[in-house]
Amino acid sequence: MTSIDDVAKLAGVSTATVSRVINNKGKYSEKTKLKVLKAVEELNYKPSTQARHLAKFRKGFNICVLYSERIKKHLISEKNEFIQKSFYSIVLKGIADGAQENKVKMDTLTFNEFIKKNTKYDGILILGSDKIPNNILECNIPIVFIDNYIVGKKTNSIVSNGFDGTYYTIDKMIKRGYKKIFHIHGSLMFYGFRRRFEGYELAMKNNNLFPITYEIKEEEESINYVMSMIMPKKPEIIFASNDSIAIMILKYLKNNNIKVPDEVQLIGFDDVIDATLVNPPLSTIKVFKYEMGNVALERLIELINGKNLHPYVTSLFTEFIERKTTKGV
Amino acid sequence: MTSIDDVAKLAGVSTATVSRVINNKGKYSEKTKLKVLKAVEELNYKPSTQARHLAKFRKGFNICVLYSERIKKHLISEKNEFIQKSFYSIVLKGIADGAQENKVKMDTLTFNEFIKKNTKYDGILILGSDKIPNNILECNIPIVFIDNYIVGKKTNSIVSNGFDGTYYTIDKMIKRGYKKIFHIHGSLMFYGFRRRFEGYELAMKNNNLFPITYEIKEEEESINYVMSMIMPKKPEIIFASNDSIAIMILKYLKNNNIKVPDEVQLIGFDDVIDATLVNPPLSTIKVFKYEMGNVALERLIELINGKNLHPYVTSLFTEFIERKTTKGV
DNA sequence: TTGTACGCGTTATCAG
DNA sequence: CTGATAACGCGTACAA
Repeated sequence: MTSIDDVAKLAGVSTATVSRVINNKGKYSEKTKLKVLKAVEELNYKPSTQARHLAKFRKGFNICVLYSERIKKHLISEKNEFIQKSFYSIVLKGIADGAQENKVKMDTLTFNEFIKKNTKYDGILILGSDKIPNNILECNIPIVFIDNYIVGKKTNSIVSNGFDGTYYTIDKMIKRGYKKIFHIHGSLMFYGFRRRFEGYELAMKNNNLFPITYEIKEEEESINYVMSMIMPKKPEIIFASNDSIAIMILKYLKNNNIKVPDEVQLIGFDDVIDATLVNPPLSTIKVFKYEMGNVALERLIELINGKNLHPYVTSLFTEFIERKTTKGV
Repeated sequence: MTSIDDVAKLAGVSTATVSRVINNKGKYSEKTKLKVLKAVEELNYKPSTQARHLAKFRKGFNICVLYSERIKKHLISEKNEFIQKSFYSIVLKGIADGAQENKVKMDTLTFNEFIKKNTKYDGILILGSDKIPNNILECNIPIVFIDNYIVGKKTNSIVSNGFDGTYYTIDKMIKRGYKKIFHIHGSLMFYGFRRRFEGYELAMKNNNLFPITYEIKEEEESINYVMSMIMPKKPEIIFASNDSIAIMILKYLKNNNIKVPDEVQLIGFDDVIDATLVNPPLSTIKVFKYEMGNVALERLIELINGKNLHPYVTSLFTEFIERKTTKGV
């Protein structure tokens, strides 16, 4: 392992100068630059990102978290309530905690606020899958996307592994002996919904069952309409794309005097706080929102420190949380 | 940001003692333990993994890379050749380079060798998707899987993003005006093949084209058989699950005097060295094998240092490399 | 059982 | 333009 000292010695300069050349900061002559680069080459020197982080640490970092107007409204509307309950507020907590540990100063802004503000940041975190203005994407600093992954763009993204969680859960239900498992889903244009769909589909197929799926708009009207079509077919289990849809389904079932889980079982996805508050409490597949925020921040710091620059998607594993809308074992 | 010093001060002990309690190492009285834990709690202290790494660094780590007999044979057979050319040897290089930078001592063993040897390691890297003996999976140290992801097991895995690369490439071909794009694939039991399949399928569907797919065994006989069925249908482009299959297809086409890319175009996946050596050189989707090894090692070190323990899959983006089996723009 | 002091590799600061 | 040196936070020999 070769350190900056080795390079300095070989080049006949101080470590400070080596650092300056490597990071292209401060002043140095062309001559020393060449000496240093030659030594770097010769020793195959790669700076330690850990040590670099520690050294930079003193100054701290400045990042900002960006989201759409829609999400902002969502977050503000919670401020008055005692529990911060939305998906995004938990993600934000994960980011904020990580920021505190890493001496990161963090602003939270909407896309438009950011564009107007024009401050310099070391990196950006983008929250959610709403449309992002192009001039944000084109700014030349590290960006990490949370719960958003656009196929064909090579972005650093943190998402939940909906495929795996769904496959695992549906397979578990089939192993309990159920066969008539239906899937009600939102638009498959969204990566998240599509992965859950695919997990459901594969679990069914691998067990020689035929997948039965219905697309809905995420509104009560649409859901009620589809439910009225579905129920005569006597599903044993309904799996919904997310908790919000599942909860609207639950409402429909109650309004129609259909007993859950006795007559039909119900499974959601996300594990939002509401899932515990409805009656009966919703069985669901938990997304690790806090960890999502945390990991996103860590990834952003990596990028700021120049580590693992090749872009990749990080998919956090989910977990089936069994409450009272399924029958248990 | 609260450091070990703050905790030490509040608890009225030295930093050494705090460290001992936190890491459960060395001796300390129950009384001091309580004092320390209370201070930790109160200050919400979380040790910096970066600093921890730097401190542990002096001792270095011991890890080992495990693979099947099959892969070992593969690797050994290359030893005599001048170019280390296989997929796995490049991954290994990525691991080895990372290991050197991080003062990690690294053994490479087959599963059986490992089981016999019974040495203590700080962590394990498992290479490839061959079957892994259970007693390895059950050993209680951090494991990172490379190019292997078993649905339903919550493992830390590094894979290539076959879905994205395939979607992007097929979409590109369709935008060039081609419609008759066929996919020849290996067993969809393998996660990697399935993701490529899904990327192909979605790209076709989103462009209102009908996906046409054929499953083969990865042997010439099977491929020749399927090819003889396919060619009368006049495909414009054939996309294969990987380069090895693509190269066998290319051989078939040559043997049958079918001109590539004039009469039919061909795309592989992986970008192994052979892809550049065949005639004409193969257009393919590149997997970043070196980065895969590198990222895997970094992830393992994270786990050893107790950082980001929630398991996740890391999917590295791929890239379309256009050579001579496609017609270019 | 506990504390002191140093080292890990890097960068920022300040003096020259 | 360059060098010396003090941090950054943690773990651990060694001393007490």
